[in-house]
Amino acid sequence: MSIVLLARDLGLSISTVSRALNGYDDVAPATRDRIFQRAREIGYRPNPGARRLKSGKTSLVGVILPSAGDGVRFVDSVASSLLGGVEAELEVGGYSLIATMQTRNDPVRETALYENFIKGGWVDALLIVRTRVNDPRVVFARKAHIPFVTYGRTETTAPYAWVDTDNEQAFFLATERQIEFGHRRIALLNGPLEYYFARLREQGYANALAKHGIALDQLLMRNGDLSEMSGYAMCRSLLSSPSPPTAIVCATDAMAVGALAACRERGIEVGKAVSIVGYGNSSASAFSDPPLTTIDHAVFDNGRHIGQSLLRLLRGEAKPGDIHYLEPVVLVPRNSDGPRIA
Amino acid sequence: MSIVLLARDLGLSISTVSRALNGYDDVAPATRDRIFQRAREIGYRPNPGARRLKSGKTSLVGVILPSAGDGVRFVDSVASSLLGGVEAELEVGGYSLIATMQTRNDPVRETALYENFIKGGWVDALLIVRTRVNDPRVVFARKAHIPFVTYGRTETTAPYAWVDTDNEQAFFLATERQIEFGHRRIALLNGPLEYYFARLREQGYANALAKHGIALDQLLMRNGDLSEMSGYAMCRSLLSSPSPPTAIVCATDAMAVGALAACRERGIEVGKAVSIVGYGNSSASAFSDPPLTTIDHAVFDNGRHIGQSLLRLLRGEAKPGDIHYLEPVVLVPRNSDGPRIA
DNA sequence: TAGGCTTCCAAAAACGTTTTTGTCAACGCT
DNA sequence: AGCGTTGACAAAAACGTTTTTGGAAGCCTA
Repeated sequence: MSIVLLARDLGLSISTVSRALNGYDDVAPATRDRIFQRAREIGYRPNPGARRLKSGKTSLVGVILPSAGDGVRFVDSVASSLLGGVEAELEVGGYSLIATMQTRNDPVRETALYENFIKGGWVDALLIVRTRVNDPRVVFARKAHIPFVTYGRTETTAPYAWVDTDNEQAFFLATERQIEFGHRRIALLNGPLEYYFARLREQGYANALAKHGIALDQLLMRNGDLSEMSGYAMCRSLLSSPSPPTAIVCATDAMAVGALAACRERGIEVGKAVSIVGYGNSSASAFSDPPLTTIDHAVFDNGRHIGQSLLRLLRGEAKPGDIHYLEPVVLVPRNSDGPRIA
Repeated sequence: MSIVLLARDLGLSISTVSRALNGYDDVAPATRDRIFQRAREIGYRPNPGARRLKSGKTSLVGVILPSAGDGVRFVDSVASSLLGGVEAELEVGGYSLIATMQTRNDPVRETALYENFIKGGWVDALLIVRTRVNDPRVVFARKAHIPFVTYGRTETTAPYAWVDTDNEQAFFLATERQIEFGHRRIALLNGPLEYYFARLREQGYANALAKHGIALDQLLMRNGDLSEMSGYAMCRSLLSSPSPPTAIVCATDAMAVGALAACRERGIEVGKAVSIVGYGNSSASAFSDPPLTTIDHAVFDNGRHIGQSLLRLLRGEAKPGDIHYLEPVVLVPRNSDGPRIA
């Protein structure tokens, strides 16, 4: 009833008001201004349901957060900054970001959730986070012909839009640094290989070793969830193995903090007897004992790139295959790693 | 076009199909089943826009996450579990939780955001988190006559639905424990007093001191954001004051971790020379050096209570004034605190 | 001055539901 | 036998937009 009230109030037709409000140019500047002013005064805001019903557009981009119940949390770690960045960019394009949670980590429920989200017409575009090596969500989104961008890559030959941080480079850097410190037995505390980022990190790690002629040792490569507890447990196991590593690169700062605790428990001096590096440059990493050498990646910036990409896709300014952005990383040296003691 | 297709396919009228699907009882069980079955086969799902336009209901509960850009993060700390709990309950009631981010911490933009969310008809109910002592959002939501529940309380005489953890009790416990350890100069590293939880924590702290006849010392009560850095800085300042505290209770585990770092820097042995307790029982708290004595509060459970309350409100089963839930807390003792050394 | 272009605005038809109001038969009751 | 009730379904009117179609002035050119 609202736009008709406004139109009546102005002595104009509904269509004129609508077209003015939607920025069409076939309405005289004078009346356009008059309409805008009155709309503001009267507090008119278009009914989203009606607009959506008619136009099929929601002005919403959606993200489904894989969160509670999943050992590998997403929300806790990077979501805040990432989504902040996305939202900041989307906002200028007139879109909003809405998130919903995925309570269970059950594949069939996941598919149902995405199907509902997409087919139900809740959103105009999608952000897919925490991509897996084989990710049913991206094949689904592609099939549904809904614009989407992923945060993280996936294994497919089909074109799709992604932005990612350079996980491979990150772990190449971290590992090579250990090698240059003289370490040869370098362990990798990684996330589940089901996630593509874990693959890439393993790749970077392997590349550094290969470059320096060090053989890969499967016993030094462990996978767990990304938590402190996991880092603690794996480090503990590593330390009590027949030939323990002298250096450890970790998939998250949280794991590294766990590893620190394990070393402490064993009375091993981190930064001397064993060299540890984390990933993420979390706020906690600067305050651990010793402060963590880690990898900084610009999450907020990643979010902004995602937002921009989404906008370009939505406006048809780019094709999915054109959008690839790899964010560089930088190693921040602190005190948890150091030269190998002979 | 979809329900008409379905109706045509079944040789029934649109209204019958609609009523069957919506669970009205004026359709024969046999045809009802037939309709449901065919709907499933055909993959019919009601257009949310149309449904919403007609009925005015969205089946959505909204929450606006105060996140990036704000020094006092919310998403990072508790959101994951809390929202998970909310979502889990809401789901059984046929509602979904959608979240949107508040990018800037600007009061006027905040009001605009909430106004849009509510007046725009995006959601049927609201969850308001991180309540402030004087919170414009709850007065706004009340005025708009939209069902809502807050996580955390606020200062008002008007009835409203809230669930909260017992912040006051938590800090009473933590503080009294220090007193029983023989400490007299106990510092409080608190959050901004603008937030109600900070007030309550201060209250609990003060109550414990009062109970044991210890005078409040304003110099021992500091406020900062909830980060490690903040805890570090405040602890540092405290330690170099003329008469430093022998115990410190912190508003978050992150702050406590920062405080730990400050003590380490000074060569002060935590758990002996100075007694520190955190709050939140974060996953990191068990792996710090020393492991943190902290307060555990059941965030997921809080979320469930919120979800249930929302549902009751939405169904008209309860009035806002009837819904109050205070979650008890429990102190988890570890090694960062201990008896005062003489 | 007639014809054709613009410029500005209006009428009206959707979009896919929900809901109100009926209709029509069958049934039970007095 | 007549009458109200009930049970199962249908017709049609909204809900508030957007968009297509079109029309009336006003202006320019030949």
